[in-house]
Amino acid sequence: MSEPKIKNMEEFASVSGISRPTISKYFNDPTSVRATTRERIERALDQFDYQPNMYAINQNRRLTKNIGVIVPYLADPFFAEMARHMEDLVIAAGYRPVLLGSHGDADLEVENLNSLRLMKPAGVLLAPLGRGSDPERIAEFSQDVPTVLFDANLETIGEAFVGSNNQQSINLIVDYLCRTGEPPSFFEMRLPSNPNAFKRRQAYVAAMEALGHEPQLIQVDGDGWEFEAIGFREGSRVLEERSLPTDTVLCSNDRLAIGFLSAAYQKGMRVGLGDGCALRVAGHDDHPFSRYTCPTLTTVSQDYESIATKSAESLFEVIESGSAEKMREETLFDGKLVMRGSA
Amino acid sequence: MSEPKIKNMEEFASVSGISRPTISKYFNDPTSVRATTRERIERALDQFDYQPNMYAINQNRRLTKNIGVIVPYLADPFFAEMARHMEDLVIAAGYRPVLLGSHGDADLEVENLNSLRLMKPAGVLLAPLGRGSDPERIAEFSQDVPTVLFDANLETIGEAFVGSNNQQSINLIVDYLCRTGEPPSFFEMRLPSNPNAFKRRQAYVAAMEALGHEPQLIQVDGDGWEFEAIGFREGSRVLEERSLPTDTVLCSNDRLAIGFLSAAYQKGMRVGLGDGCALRVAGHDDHPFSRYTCPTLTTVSQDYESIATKSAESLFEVIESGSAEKMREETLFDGKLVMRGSA
DNA sequence: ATTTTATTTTTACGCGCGTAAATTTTTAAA
DNA sequence: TTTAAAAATTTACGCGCGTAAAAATAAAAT
Repeated sequence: MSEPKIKNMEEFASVSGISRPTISKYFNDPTSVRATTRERIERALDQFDYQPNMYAINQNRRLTKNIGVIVPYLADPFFAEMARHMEDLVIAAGYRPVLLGSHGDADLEVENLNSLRLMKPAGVLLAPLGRGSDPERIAEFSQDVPTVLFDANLETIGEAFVGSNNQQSINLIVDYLCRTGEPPSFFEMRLPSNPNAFKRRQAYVAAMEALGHEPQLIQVDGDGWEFEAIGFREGSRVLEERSLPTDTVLCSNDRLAIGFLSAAYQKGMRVGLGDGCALRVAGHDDHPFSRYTCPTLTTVSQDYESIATKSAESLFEVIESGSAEKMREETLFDGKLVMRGSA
Repeated sequence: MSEPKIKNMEEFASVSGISRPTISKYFNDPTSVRATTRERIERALDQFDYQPNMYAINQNRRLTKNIGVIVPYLADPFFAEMARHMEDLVIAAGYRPVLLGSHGDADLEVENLNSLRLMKPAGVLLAPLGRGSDPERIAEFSQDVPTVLFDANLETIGEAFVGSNNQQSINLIVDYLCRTGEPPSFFEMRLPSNPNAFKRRQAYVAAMEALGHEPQLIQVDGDGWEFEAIGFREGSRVLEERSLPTDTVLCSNDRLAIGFLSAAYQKGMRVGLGDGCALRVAGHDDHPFSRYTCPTLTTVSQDYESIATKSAESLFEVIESGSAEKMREETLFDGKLVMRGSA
């Protein structure tokens, strides 16, 4: 790491005493050269620090070692954590992650796809916005670039989808809530941006009916990705109106629940499952903040580690098998009940 | 956007009836060609969709139009929001943002810098980890690449620093707390990762002394970036031990306060400034979640919009003026008192 | 030691674009 | 219209690397 600056592979070849094509081979796959030459190269490498020009490398490649990771909303810690996980996996597999957030904006989502395309990525891990996403553009993109969807499914798009088994997880928590108190009503946005919300609604209705209860949907207005604000505002409203059909509320996701809990607190309502509690509130996702709400939030965890791992592995498979493959695979991971203080 | 695929600039030149060098000029600066030719090019452009190969473009450039945005911890919504803002500004200025998170890891921070260097970025907006950062590597990097630091200052490194005026903001909230009740003690980590924390501690001590009160530091153990967890754990501990010197606690940042509030809630302590409240808790930053805590968190806002804007503009200036410039500039923005329920 | 096989070297070309210099064309000014 | 200035075209080279083909060398097998 000293000496004169090496400016290109030619120069590094001469100072290391190895021919340029061999050096080139080495950088594309260190194991593809004889062990003794590999050592010589590596010895030269920490004597002269040289790194190939990434632009020159990629100019003539049909695809690069880049893998795009696109999430709908980076300011949501759930997606931030997911992205973090995926980045690690991508690096471990020898690729370079390129992180992009869509900020809840469909146009930006498409732009992200476009700017990724210019990078000739080996593949993309995409969590689409859901409703609002432009399915045609995404489908188009996924035909050129190996794409694995996660979190939000867009039917038929991409090589695979990995997400949560909303059916199972909602069933789990509805069952739990019914066993331990009044059957829950379901608090959600009327037009959720996320397709999981639809699945959860259906699952809720089915679960309630299976248990012989009447489903009670509380569908509130609200747009965008500021779920806490919506949960707070609309939670405040329904609590003021005393229009809740039961004392138990299952929120479609934790961020709504966080807002709802805040509203309940401000209304002076004691939330929880003990005596003297007026309300039970549950969520879904096991959001990083859900263990610090007041009371702590009972919820169902999404197995985001498994989702991240499976997504990444699916993508690597597709990439390494040369993309033309079998059927589109959908993998759903079960959630786990997280019993905390709120229900 | 139809017809045959154009594969390079040569081909696009011929189908558009313009010479390749002119096309090249156009892409580097559309205003640098005559209006009539610009129109012809643009007409061809939406007839034949062609986008120059970014690798070929950048191969021979000493620097690209890329601007790195590095934050210490993307799963912290504060940094996520900041990054989002900066991305917008970077795009608006005609550059391409490259977002990198260091996940609280100094090695990763250095790696991020290294991988950025390969991209030959025009500049970097860097929020360093703080303590734990490798100042030498960062200094080295900042000598090659125009770098503006934000949030956390590393003295003498980079072309500029933009952050919060902790002196002013802490003064503000200490003053407020003293006016409305008992003087606060200061709850913080013994070895905070963030240099702002040191500034805030000093500012707290100075403010208290100026008001004739004795500063009371509550320095707790804890490492890493899981501030809520630390605030909760150590908050629970001090509340159990009843070792709080006053009924008012100023936390070094909102994330600690969020954990602390959660601890207080679980201990059954009523937090707030009304009668019947056993405790007042305040934070610092106006973290996105602070308006949904129970009670809502009284805090001082960081002017993150101004910080983002000023950081970006400083960087653009340095870049466009050819980097060799005047003195290193430090800009601090004042915070605003955000009076909510907790104090 | 000889043959076979696996690597490396030599040589050479191409990728897509930036860009410089000389020339021609277009536009604006006189 | 003529002249001067601005812009576009033609021509040509270089960037740093991938990579193919043929020749040379080294390692492994006989």
